[in-house]
This record gives sequence, structure tokens and C-alpha cells, in this order.
Amino acid sequence: MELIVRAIIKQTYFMELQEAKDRFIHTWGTLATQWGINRTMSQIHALLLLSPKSLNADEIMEELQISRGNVNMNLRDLMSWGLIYKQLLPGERKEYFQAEKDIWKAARQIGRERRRRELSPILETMEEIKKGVSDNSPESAEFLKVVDDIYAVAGFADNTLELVTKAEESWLTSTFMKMFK
Amino acid sequence: MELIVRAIIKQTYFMELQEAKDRFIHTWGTLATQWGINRTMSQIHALLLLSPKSLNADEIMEELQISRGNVNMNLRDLMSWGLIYKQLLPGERKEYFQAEKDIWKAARQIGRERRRRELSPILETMEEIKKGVSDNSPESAEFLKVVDDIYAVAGFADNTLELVTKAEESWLTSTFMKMFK
DNA sequence: GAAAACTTTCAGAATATTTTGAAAATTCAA
DNA sequence: TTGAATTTTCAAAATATTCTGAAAGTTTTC
Repeated sequence: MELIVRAIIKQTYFMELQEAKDRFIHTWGTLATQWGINRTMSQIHALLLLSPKSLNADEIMEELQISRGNVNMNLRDLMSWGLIYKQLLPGERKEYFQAEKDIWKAARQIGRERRRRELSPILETMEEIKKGVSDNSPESAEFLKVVDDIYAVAGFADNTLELVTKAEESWLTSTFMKMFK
Repeated sequence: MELIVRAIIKQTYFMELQEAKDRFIHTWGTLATQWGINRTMSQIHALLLLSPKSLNADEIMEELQISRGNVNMNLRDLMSWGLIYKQLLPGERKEYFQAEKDIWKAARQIGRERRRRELSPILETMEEIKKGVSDNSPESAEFLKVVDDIYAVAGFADNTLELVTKAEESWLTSTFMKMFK
């Protein structure tokens, strides 16, 4: 095959891959909004997941066509979720960012954070509310039943998530999954 | 104790309970917004959870001070989640609504819906994206690794949720929980 | 310690979501 | 049927969230 032809084919595959990546980033953002997560945050995460090398703020701005402030804010958010890391490259002034590439680890991280951010507040609130009811009328009993039940369900979800997020990937995929197949 | 004193005490307890209920409804709405769910929808759900009798649109409007359209829209949304039921009372023209009072059942319902609304789209999208990459360069392989890993994690979450949501309450609380304590 | 290189902040703008309320559609009793 | 009662829809208004970009803050270099 002529060199020129090879080059064109390579170019074609490159475009195809690039398209798939762009599609991935775009879709990831859309999916995220559907379950209450900021679109830009998800897109930055997706971009970093797919990037072989770590990226700095300017590169992310350029790639996703968004402002510096937006990039900065969402990078901090992603770090608070433990999904990306800041990397200081020797000889570079700029800060570089890199996604946790172990998706299972990232998933456990999300589980951990959701427990902390979503389940803990429910548990605390239900405890608090129970304290505010001191009589023992049937009406109060009925109310407390609901509060207690929600507490129990949230506690169950919390325990289950803890169990799953504390386990190691190998154990999860082998033992646990087979167990219930 | 004089009757008047008893009456005052009873009244006090009533207020206390009412306050606790209001607090519950308000907090439930706030918690919901924190994890991406419409505040009004959650408040209607909370109100119905705590209400011994089923309520109609006017009663909900009055109680939560919101418009008819808003009530209607969110009631339909709650029904699509399987968290409330429409009830037609004999001799009544209006439609009455009632929450699923079995919180464990409601939780399983939420699990089921989240699988359908959040996990299925991820699985489908990852499948789709894989199809779009036909070459076998190292770059493509790296990309496909990420897509495959996400697919695997989402699949794991989907299986786990299925397992949990299909199980019966009694089994869940007894066998499953003790097993991992 | 001053200037350059970079990061963070935040008020206002842009966008997205939620809510309203009145009109349209539907249901039901007579 | 009619028409009163009720539910649903939807365009516009209100509210909430996200994004921008320039100014302020910080760090590093010389």
C-alpha cells in the first residue's frame, strides 16, 4: 500500500476515535444532568478519564470551550469527590490534573461520598426529629413509626453501601457477584 | 387535674407533633434538593406519608401553599415513581392520593426506578459507543478499556440493586444484614 | 521585593428549572 | 345532551443554578 493511503486510513481511524471520545464526553455530561450532577463537572471528569496525560486549566478550557472560573470551580469539586488528583510536574508552574483511572476505585469513592453527603444527613435528621416528640398518643406513635422506618431504610442503604465500598475490587467481582448469580 | 388543664396539655402535645411533622416535611424537601430531586415533589410525598387519610389536590394545595398545576404535575411524577397511589372514594368526585406506607416497599420501588432511569442508559450508551470504534490501535484500546470498565461498574451496580430490590423485606433485614455485620 | 505566572473569587449575565394560574380538556350526574 | 365539577396543559413569571470574565489573591522567580 502506498504511504499516502496508509496515512489517510490512519487519519480516518484517528477521526473515528476522536469522534467516539467526543461523543463519550458529551453523553457523560448529559447523563449526569439527568441524575442531578453538574454537566460541566461530568465533562471535565470524562475528558480527564480519557486523557492519557494530565491536563492543566488552559487545556481544559480550550478543549471544552468553557471559562477559567468554571474550570477552576469544577476541578475543586471533582477533587472533593476524590475523583481527580492535582499533579505538580517538575519544571512546570501550572497545576496539572489527572483522573483516577481505576474505575472501580472511583466508583467506591462515589459510594463513600454519597453515604456521607446523602445518607448521613437523613440519619441525623431522623434522630433529631424523634427527639422533638415527647408524648405517646396514637398520633405520635404513627408519626414516629414513619420516622423510624425511614431511619431503618437509610441505615440499611448506608450499611450496604459501606459494605460494597469497603470491599476490594477482586473480592467484589469474584466472590460477591458469583454468590448471587 | 382540671379538665381545662388536661385540654391545654393535649393542645400542647398536638402543637409539638404538628411542629415535628412540619419540620419533617420541610426537611425532606431540603434533603431532596441536595440530591437532585424536586423540592415540591418530596414535600408532597412527605405530606402523604404522614397523613393518616388520603388527600385530594385542594388539600395539598392548601397545606403546602402551592398552585394547582404544581400539585397536579408532581402527583403524576410521584405516581410514575410508584411512590403514591390514586384512590377513588365512593361518592366523591375528587381524586384522592395516598402514599405507599410500607417504606421498605417504597425504597425497593425507588431502587427499581433508578436502575431503569439511571443505570440502563449508561449501559446502553457504553454499548453504543463501543460499536463506533473499529480499529485496534493502542489509543483505541485504551479508550475501550475505560468504556468497558464503566460498563462493568454500571453492570455491577445494576445487579446489586436488582438483587436488593427484588428481595423481600424480611429476608433483607434478617439474613442479609446479619450476614455482613 | 517586584514582577510575572498562575489560581481563586465573586458579582452580574446567561441558562435551566420550577411554579403559577387561567384556559382547555375531561368526567360525570342529571 | 348539557353544564357543573374536576383535572390537565402550557405560556409566561419566578426562582435557582451555572457560567463568565475581570479583579483580587497567591506563589514563584529573578
